[in-house]
Amino acid sequence: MLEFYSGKMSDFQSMFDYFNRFQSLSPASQEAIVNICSSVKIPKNKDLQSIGHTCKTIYFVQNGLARIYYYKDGNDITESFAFENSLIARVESLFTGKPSKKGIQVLEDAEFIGIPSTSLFELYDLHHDIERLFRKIFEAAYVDTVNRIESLQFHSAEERYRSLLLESPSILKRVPLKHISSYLGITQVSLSRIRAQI
Amino acid sequence: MLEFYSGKMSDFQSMFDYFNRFQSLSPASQEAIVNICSSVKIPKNKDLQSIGHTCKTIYFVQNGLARIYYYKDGNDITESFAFENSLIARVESLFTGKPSKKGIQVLEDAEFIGIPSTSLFELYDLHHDIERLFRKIFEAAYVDTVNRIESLQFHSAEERYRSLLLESPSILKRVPLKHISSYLGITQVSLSRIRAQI
DNA sequence: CTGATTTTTTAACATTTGTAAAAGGATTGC
DNA sequence: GCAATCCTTTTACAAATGTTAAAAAATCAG
Repeated sequence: MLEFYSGKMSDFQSMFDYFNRFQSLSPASQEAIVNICSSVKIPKNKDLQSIGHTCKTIYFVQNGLARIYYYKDGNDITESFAFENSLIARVESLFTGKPSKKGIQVLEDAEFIGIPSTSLFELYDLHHDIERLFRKIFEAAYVDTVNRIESLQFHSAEERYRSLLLESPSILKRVPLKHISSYLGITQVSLSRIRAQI
Repeated sequence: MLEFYSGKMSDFQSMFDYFNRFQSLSPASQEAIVNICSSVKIPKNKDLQSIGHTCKTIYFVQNGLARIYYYKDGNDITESFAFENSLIARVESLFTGKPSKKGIQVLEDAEFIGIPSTSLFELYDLHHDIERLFRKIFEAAYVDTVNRIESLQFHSAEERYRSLLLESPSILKRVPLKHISSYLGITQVSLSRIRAQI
């Protein structure tokens, strides 16, 4: 049993390192999380979660890269990216229980740890530190989102592009520009013009 | 003591009604919250919280109306509005502990219930249901913010204006258009043009 | 390697939004 | 009530971004 879990724990070490930055967990809580998690490998360009289904799993990106996307008037819009060592979930579905009109697509061959939300929320009753951990994680995500509103509300497209490059210098090498442009709230053509100016 | 708290409870009834929509609270937890809260009355146009200070209080709006604002290149930008029976706080400061570059201004004579965040966070250790309540409140606020990003990312200014009127039909009577325009991410002039077309 | 496909850029033109200034309305304080 | 101030609209012009189409560049599959 020890070996079994120590094996799993080493698979999941990067996730627990990430968790520990928010909230330390008791060994029992860590074990409880390990017991509900599973690994998922998805190749490039495949969907990890498809549009129309209700979000029932939170994923930790072990390596690779994914995006949340949806269609607006037939156009493919990227809502957000998730690089390795971060969480990804369609929260507007996760927290409302309604089907999501968004999907998660893998942009580089990727490995995820899937955390089933129903099981996780049950653990909240048994392990206070797990509820606290995810409270803090989503508070931080909330703050990021508020800051992004500010960016979309009153920064020019060029300012937003420059900021993105500062935040994620590797993004140009890893993500097609068409996804970057919709993430910034502009067209591909417009982004191409901005890049030509710089 | 009973009378004292029942008096306070009736003052705070609207807030607990609001809380109960997210999570029911034990009597002990309700009393604990009442004990840290205080009432604040602020007249129109005054600041409830000023720019530059760290957010240490979450407010419940009992009546009246307020907005979170900041300056970008000397222009006054409205980040959000809070009507009666809702919470308002500068979360990017509340959750990071950093000074906020945003302020809270009262747009109609208003009464607030102030919940000091340090005391509240201490209650999280004593009353699990209080932590759970605020977890759920901020999860819901997070979902609203994600939806607002979608609106800013790919709805036209006219679409955003029409949506706002649907969500808050009374807003035109209660909020100057200059604040509505910056909330929508456009100039006053642009909003005026959109209104002229309709 | 090569043809097919996808991605990115460029061009021309249309539309939206911003900027600055002025005028008209509404509100406020004395 | 009146002057002062603030809010909203209008106008004219400038700048940014969208739309469509086509060409160029990069990537992919066999």
